[in-house]
Amino acid sequence: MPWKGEKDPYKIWLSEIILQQTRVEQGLNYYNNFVKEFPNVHKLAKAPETAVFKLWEGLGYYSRCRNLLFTAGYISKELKGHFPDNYDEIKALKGIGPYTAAAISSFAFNLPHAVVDGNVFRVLARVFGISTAIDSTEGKKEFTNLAEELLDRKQPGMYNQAIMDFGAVICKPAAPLCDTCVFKKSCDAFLHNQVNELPVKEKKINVRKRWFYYLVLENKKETAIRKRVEKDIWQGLYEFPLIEVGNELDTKTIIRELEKKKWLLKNAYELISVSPLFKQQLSHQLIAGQFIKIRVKNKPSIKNDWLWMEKEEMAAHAFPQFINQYLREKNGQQTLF
DNA sequence: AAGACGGGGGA
DNA sequence: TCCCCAGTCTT
Repeated sequence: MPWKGEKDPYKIWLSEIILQQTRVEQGLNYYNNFVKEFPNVHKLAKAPETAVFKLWEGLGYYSRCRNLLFTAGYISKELKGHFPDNYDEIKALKGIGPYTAAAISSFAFNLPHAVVDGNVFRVLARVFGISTAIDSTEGKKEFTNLAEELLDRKQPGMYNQAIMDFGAVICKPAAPLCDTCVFKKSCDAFLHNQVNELPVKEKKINVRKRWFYYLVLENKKETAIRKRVEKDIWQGLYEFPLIEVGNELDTKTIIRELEKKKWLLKNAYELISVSPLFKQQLSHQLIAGQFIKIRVKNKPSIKNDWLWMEKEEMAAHAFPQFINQYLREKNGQQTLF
């Protein structure tokens, strides 16, 4: 991995933000693209927000991108490009919690702070046979204390790297390699046949179902899009004008709704196509919806937050994967891009 | 303390 | 489907 042995705190920071709740294989390309485009914090701080989001597009958890931009500006301007070199100041940066602060502290500055990520929770829970829930306040405290105790204070960076690699490669969530594991004779979970029961999590997520009906409105060569600014999924990304409802509706009903909102004027539009039903499963939401493509001779006069632009400009904006599915699908048939 | 926040991959 | 991933922020 390109960030192994890296000493530049900027690049370490970048890699750690990208890897939050993200597999190495998924984040690797994004990291390389970011380093190429923004080799230092000043370049990142100066970049237009739209361009940075476009580079982040598809990676998920877009608040990471927002915070990345904010912190880049802070370091570039307030700190004159000098990355903080102690745990407390690093942890105070937006987007950096206990894990990332420990990672940067130990990797970049060789400071003795133990990382506690998903790998560490799993390794410690199994090796020490700890059944305290890892998503409880008590569990976080217990595992963090143990991790700090175990830390090799002479080479904290090496130690942190090692335990995370061990968790990712050997002590995997499913089908761990216990047969060849060096802890085979001492691992509490292995000795008590508890490997598949640990670690313990107590909270379960319930999935919300949402229906998104998108209006793909075309006027001459332009299409209307808007920025999602609401405190909701995909904040900061772009989308088509949206009607969200709590259950599945037919196209007629949706179009009636569009007319009621004055987004369409009766008898002054042409229905081009209705997409098949698209679905996207997120961790905590199931999004289903359709794209209704309509052409108008005149843009609606009703006041709204729409931006009209041609395909080329649209392509420079970041969209949710739910919408990209549709855009890509169209590519084969009607070439939207 | 509990929820919210993406998307992809593996079982 | 469900679970997990080099977690953090908000309520």
